[in-house]
Amino acid sequence: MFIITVIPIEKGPFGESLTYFYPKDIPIGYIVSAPLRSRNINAIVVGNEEILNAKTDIKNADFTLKKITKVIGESPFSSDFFLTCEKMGIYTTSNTGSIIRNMIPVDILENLEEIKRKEKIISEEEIKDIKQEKLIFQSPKEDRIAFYKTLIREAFAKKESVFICMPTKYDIEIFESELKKGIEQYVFSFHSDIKKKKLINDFNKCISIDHPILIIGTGKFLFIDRNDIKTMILEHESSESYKQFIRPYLDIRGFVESLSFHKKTKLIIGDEILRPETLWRHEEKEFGEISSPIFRLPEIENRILVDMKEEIIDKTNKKFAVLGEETIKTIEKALTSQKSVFLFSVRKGLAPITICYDCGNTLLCPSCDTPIVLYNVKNKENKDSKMRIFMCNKCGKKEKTEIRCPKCNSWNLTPLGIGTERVEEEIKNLFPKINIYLFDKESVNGDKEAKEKIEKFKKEKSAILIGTELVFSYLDKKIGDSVVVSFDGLMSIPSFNMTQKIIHIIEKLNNITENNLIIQTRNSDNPLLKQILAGNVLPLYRQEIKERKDYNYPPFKRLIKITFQGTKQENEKARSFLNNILGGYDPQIFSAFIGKQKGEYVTNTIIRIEPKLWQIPNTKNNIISIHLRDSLLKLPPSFSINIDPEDLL
DNA sequence: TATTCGCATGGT
DNA sequence: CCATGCGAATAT
Repeated sequence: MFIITVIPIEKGPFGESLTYFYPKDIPIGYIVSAPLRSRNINAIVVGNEEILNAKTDIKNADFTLKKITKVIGESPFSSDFFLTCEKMGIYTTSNTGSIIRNMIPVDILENLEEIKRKEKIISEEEIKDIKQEKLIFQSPKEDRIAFYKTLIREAFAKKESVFICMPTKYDIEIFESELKKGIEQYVFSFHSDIKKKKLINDFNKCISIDHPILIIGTGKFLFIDRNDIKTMILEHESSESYKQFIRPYLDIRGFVESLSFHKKTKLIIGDEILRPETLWRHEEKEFGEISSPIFRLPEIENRILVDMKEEIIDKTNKKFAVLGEETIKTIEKALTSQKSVFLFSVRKGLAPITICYDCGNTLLCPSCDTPIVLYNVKNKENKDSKMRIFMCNKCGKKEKTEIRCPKCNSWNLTPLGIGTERVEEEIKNLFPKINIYLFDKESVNGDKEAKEKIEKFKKEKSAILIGTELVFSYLDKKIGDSVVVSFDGLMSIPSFNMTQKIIHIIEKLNNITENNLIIQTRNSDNPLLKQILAGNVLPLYRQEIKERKDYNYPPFKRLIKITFQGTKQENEKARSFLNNILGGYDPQIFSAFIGKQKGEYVTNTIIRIEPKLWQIPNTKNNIISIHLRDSLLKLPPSFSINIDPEDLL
């Protein structure tokens, strides 16, 4: 008789492990099916112990042991992967099982019988305690691709495989088409769009092929077990898609770093512009480099600053000019020479912010203190006419336009900052004959439609594209001119990541622009603008680092965000509870406001701790403050805990 | 009639 | 990003 300890790998509020019995031994790492409540769950064996006097021992146990229903087979992943999941479970204050579940696609987990296991390659090298090589690689995409090509060729020559981790399937498509030339049969790409049948097929092929291979995949495929992988590349490192936005708020980047440590592979972290925290770690000598990081924007003909303060404001209609004179002239020129123009706007809607003309107050959503956005929506009663309403981007609350300034009671409100629809209005007036493509979440429905729309736009000799950041995920072709309609709008992104976000937007615009990049602003004194015009983003990075240091943001402090949602009374209770449990960590209750549903309040709590006390599992004995972790684990599941949140709200 | 596909939706 | 669910399409 054997006592088998297992970790469930299905979702649900299970603890770390469960105990069962089985007449025979089951090796650690095996997947089994075991009864839990009224059904059977899959679980991974983490402990097995033979008991000689089975009957008495089981009788003496506090609970009755149930029998493992079925042994499914060997786990599809390596012990390195398991160890990484274990450590990431601790890091994210969740547990091993939910990380495993999170890091393996359901189509694999539900078809464990169908998928093959890698035969253990005999030459299992003795584990040397050499220092793992970690390198950053900040340079333009073309350079990175060229370097990776060489790297892959060299790896193949050494009979080694390479794994490139990507944030989205879009990134995979781009790199795959470039990297597979000449080695098609050894390149495997995996992402969520691959259908079950093909997925299982490809997986089995990729695991059994003897020749070294290149795997390009999203985080969900890091479990693939080939012990000839000696290089892992974390590409497009700055992508927000790496951070999961559901519990346990796992960051794939941290997982890759940890996994590459446990697998003892080389790690290359690549992007056009890396995250400030990563560049900082490089400065602190934690990372080496492929080549010294490039902070110069790609060469284009001109970068032009258009000072909108100089532009005429129609005082009678209380309208600000959307496009400056120079901007209009430049667009005209581009259109006559058969080029296309892209107008970039930060947010959807007519105007991202509305200010009071008398007291300068910015209108905020009464529920959640976010700037309210003016929209042009279809009138329900009369389908052809349109009406204007205010809507909050965060909580979706709608409001009539006939409101007064809550501070000074003035009617003198002016929409400021320009949304895509407002730009469209203006362009229609100025260039009535030209084809306009509106491209944001509101006007494009889904991936397919987005692709079609961009294809159509690309075929045009000369057209105008108006869009948000969404454009960057689809447009790969260079166009004539680009315009940042409102740089000030960019500056109002409410996040400690703001400067970084601006760097990325500017960098992406430079990448797709051939001739002129126009930046419109009402605040031309901003010193960062001069640097951007000169094509240098290093000062922006320096500024970002300085601000983060001054205001205690990462990488100088590690942030932990705790969110509670419920009724007003529950929130009050939650707050005192938090103070009780986490009082010693100086918790900052950041906001408490009405959420989407009526009567739903949210309490966000931020704690900042020394990064040394909560380390990414990238060393043998990484430190996680036991006291803090225990405190956090005392919080019931109604509190969600986000380690390294992207923002504070 | 069972299994797969395509799209919309939402995230214990 | 990925899972889930539902109606439609397709194979059996």
